[in-house]
Amino acid sequence: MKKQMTAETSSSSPSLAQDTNHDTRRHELIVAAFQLIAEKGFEGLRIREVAARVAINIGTLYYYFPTKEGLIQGVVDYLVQHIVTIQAPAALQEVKTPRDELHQHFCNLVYELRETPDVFRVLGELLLRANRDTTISPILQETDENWSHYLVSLLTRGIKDRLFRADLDPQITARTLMSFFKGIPLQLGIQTSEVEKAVDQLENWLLA
Amino acid sequence: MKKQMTAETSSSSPSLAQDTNHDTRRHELIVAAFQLIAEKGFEGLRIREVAARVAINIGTLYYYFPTKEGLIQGVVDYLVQHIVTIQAPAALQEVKTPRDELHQHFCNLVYELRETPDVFRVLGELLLRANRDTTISPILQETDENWSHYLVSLLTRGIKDRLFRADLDPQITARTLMSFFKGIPLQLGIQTSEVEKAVDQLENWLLA
Amino acid sequence: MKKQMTAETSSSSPSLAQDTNHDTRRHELIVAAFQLIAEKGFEGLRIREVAARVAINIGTLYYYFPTKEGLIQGVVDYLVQHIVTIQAPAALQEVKTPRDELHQHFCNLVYELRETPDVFRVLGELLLRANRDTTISPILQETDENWSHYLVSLLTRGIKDRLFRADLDPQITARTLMSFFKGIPLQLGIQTSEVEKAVDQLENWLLA
Amino acid sequence: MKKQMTAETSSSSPSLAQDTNHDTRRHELIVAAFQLIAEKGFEGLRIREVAARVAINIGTLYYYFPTKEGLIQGVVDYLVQHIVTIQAPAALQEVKTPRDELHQHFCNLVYELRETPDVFRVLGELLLRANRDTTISPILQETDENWSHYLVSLLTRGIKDRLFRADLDPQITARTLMSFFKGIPLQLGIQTSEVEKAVDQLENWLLA
DNA sequence: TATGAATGAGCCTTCATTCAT
DNA sequence: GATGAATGAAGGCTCATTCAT
Repeated sequence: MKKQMTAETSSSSPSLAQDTNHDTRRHELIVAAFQLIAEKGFEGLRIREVAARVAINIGTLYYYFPTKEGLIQGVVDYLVQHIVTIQAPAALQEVKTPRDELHQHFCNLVYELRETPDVFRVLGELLLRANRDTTISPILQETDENWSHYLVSLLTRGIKDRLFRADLDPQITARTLMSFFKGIPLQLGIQTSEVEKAVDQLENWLLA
Repeated sequence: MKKQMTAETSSSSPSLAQDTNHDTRRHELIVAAFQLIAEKGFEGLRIREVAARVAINIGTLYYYFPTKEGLIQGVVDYLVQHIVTIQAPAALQEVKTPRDELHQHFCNLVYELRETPDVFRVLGELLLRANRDTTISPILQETDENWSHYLVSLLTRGIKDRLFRADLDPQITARTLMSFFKGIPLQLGIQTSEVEKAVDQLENWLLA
Repeated sequence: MKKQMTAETSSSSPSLAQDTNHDTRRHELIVAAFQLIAEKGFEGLRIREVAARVAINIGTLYYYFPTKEGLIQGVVDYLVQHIVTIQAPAALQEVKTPRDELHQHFCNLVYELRETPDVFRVLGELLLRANRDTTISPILQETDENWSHYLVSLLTRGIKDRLFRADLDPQITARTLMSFFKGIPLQLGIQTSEVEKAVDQLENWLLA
Repeated sequence: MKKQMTAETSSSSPSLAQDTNHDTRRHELIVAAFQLIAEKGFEGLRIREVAARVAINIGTLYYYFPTKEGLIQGVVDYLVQHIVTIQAPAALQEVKTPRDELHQHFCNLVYELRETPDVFRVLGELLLRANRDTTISPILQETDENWSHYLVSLLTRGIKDRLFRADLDPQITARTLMSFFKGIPLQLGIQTSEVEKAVDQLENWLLA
C-alpha cells in the first residue's frame, strides 16, 4: 500500500513524501542488485557491494531488505514488471489486425532485447533457477502463462481472420515462439540484425 | 613420482592401469560435480561435497583438479562432449535426404532433452555464464559454430534439393532453430509431448 | 520543550500528569525487558524487541533509557523492589513470636516462588552476573545483607526465647537458609509441594 | 569411540596417536570456552576468542566443532563430567557408615566449591538456562536425578541404622541439601569458612 | 517526545586452498 | 596418492546507538 504514488501527489503530507523516499531507496537498491547480478551472476551478488554502490551502510540496506532473499525477490519483481510492460503494450491500439499486433509485439521484444539485454540474460538465469527455487518459480510461471495466453488469443484471432496459416496450432505455436525468444540470450555471438531477420522470417512462416 | 600401487592393479602395463584409474577418478569427480551443479546451480557447487560424494578426501581431490576452476572446466568439457555426440550422429547414415537427416537430428535432440534434461539446463547456465567468463566462452562458441555449420549445410542442401522452402535463409534459419532448442529448458511447465508437437510444426514450416 | 499533549491527558497539573506518563512508560519498558529476560535470558535481551513490545519507536525508548545498561539497571531495581517487599512483610504484625514470624516469612517466599518463579530465575542470573558486573553487584549485595540481618535478628530473638535450638549460630543459619532458598530456582523438575515439605522440615530442624 | 585412550597406549599406530591429538585439541578448546564463559558469561562467549586463546585459526576451530552450539555442548559435557566425578567418590571406600560417607561427600563438595568455584557458577548459569534450552535440559536433569538417588539411598541407610533422625524424609531431605549446595554460588560475599560451618551445622541437624 | 533512517563494529559461519605426514 | 589439520579471506546478518526532523 506504500506504492502507486505519482510525483505530482507530493503535497504537504510528510508521511507520503517519506514513503516516496523509502520506495526510491528500495528501488535504487534493487537496480544496483540487478546490475550486479547482470555483471557477475547470482553467485556474484554481494550484499556489501550493493550497499556500496548505493553508498549506504550495510545495516541500512538490511533496514530496507531484512534478508538477501528479500532483495533478490525485489529484483525478480522488478524484472517481471519490466517484461510485463513489454508484453502487453498493444492494448492501447486495438484497432490493429492480429498480424500487425503480433508484429508490433515482436518489434517490442526485439527492441528490448537490444536495449536491455541484461534484463533478458538475468531472466534466463532466473528461469533456470526456478527449477530449484520454489520462491521465484510461481511468479515466473504466472508471467509465462500470461504471455502464452496473450499469444494464443492473438494467433487464434489471426487464424480466424485467415491472416495466419490455417494449420497453426495456437497453443503449440505460442510455445514455439516463446522458446525462440527465450533462447536468444543464449546465443553467444549473435548480432541484433540477425535476430531481426530471424524474427521476420519466423513471422513469415506464420502467414497464410 | 609414481609409487606404491596397490597390489591388485599391478598388471603388465602398470602405468596404463594407473592412468585408467586416474582417469576413472577424474571422471567420477566430474560427474559428481555436474550432478551437484544440476541440483544446486553453479553457486551451489562445493568442492567439499564433490569430494564427499566420491568418498575421497578434499586434499586428494586437489591432486586431480588443482583448482575449482579446473573442475568446472572438466564439467564443461564433459557437457560439450555430450552434446557434440548428439549433434552429429547422422554422419553414420549419409544416405538419407537432408529432410530426413534434419528430422533425425531433431529427434535426437528431443530424445536427449527428455532423457537428460539436467545436461541442457546446466548448459543453459553455462551459456549465460559465458558472457562474463572468458574461460568457457571460446569452447562453447566453437561448439555453437559447429552446430550452426552443420545446420546450414543441411538446410542449404535441402533447399537445393527443393525439399525446403526456397525463400529460406540457411544462416538465419539455423540461428532460429538453435535459439528455439536453447529456449526449451527455459520453459517452466512444459511437457515433452508439447515439445514434440512444436518440433513437428517447425519442421513443417521449413518444407517447400 | 514539552509540547503537544494529547487532549485527554490535560488535567489541572499537566507536568504531574506528564511525569506520571513518563514513569508509566518507563515502567512498561522495564516490565517488557524483564519478561524478555525471563523468556530468553540476558543474552536474549534486545532493545528493539523491548520497544516493539511496548509499541514505541527505538529512538523513543532511548529517550527513556539512554543506554541498554540503564534499562537493565531498571530491571534490577524492579526485581530488588519486588523481593524487598516480600522479605519484610511481618513488620505489620509485630505481635507474633519469632517462630511464627519466620514461618510467615517462609510462607511468603514459597508463595512468591510459586506465583512469580520468573522473578527468582532472573534474580538467580543476576546473582551469578554480579561476579563480573560491578554495576549490579552492590545493590544485590546490600539487599542480601538486609535479608541476612533480618534473619539473624529473628533467629537471635527466637533462640533467646528458647523457641529455636540453643546451639544455632544465627549468622550461619541465616546463610544456610538464604542459600537454600536461592538454590530452589536451580532445581530442574521440582514441584511446589516438595518445596513446601522441604521448608516445613527445615523449620522443624531449627526448633528447640 | 575415539576416546578412552590412556597415554601409555601411544604405540606405533599413527591413527591412534592422531586420535589423541584430536581429542587433546578438542579438550583445549572446551576448556578455553569454559574459562571464557566463567569470565564473561554465556553472553560473552566469542568463538573468535576461544580460537585465539588456543592460538588456532577460527576455521580450524570449526573443524573441531562445526557450530558454536556444539562447542557449548562440549562445555556442558565437560562440566557434568566434572561434578559427576565429585559426587560419587565414596564408592571406593564402602566400609564407612552412611554418616561418614555423607560427611565425606559434603567435604568433597566444599573442597570443589572452593577450588573450582567457576565450575559451579557456570553450572548455575546452565541450570537457569535449562529452563529455555532443551538441549542441555535433559543431561542436567539426569545428573540431578543421579545425585538425588545417591543422597536418598545414603539417607535411607543412615535412618535405618539410627544414625540420622527417624523423622527424616529422605526424598525431601535430599532436595533440601541439593538446593542448599546449588545456592552457595549465588551467595555474593560469602567466605569458605562460613560455608564449612554451615555444612557442619546442617550435618548436625540430620543426626538422630 | 516521537519517528524513520542511518551507522559501525562485530559476530557466526563458509569455503577454496595449502601443507605436513 | 591419500589424509587430517590448518588457514585467511570473505560473506550474511545483528545490534546498540545516533541523528535529523
